[in-house]
Amino acid sequence: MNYWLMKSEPDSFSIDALYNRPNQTEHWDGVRNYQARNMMRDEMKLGDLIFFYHSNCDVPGIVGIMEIVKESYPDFTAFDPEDANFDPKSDPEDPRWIMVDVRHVKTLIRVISLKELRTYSEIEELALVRRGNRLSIMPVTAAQWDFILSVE
DNA sequence: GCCAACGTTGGC
DNA sequence: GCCAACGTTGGC
Repeated sequence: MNYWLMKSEPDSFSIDALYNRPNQTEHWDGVRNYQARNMMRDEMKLGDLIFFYHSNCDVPGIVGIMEIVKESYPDFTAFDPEDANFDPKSDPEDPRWIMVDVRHVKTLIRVISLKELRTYSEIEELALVRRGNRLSIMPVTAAQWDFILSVE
């Protein structure tokens, strides 16, 4: 099983919004970065666990856990001219972008902020805390996963 | 609101 | 294939 971290701006989609969806499940649309797409498409498997990270907000940080409940399939929002993430170059016959479905597993009892995460040498290799990193989806090792949960 | 870092685009 | 220009991300 693999572990991941995925970012979302809470103003557009938050951990609470996920919790309130039917079956606490939602498709993770709008990924428009090839590196992130490739990880989602090639490596994310049913049952993988993911940290939900709130970005671009008052207290950026890890706020919860979710799991993959459906593997890679076409991101239909790319075909919709009305959608903010519309991509005219994504052909429905040969979709450029894909998504997965995630289900809420847990909301952490507190936010583990980016500021706090930066203080732990145990996770200094985590892409999130590395300089200039902007990837919206990144792998987390089992050791990093366990450590982060141990400080909740 | 600023701006550093980074990814993408497109001319050549 | 190079790289300057541009757009986006996201912390602060």
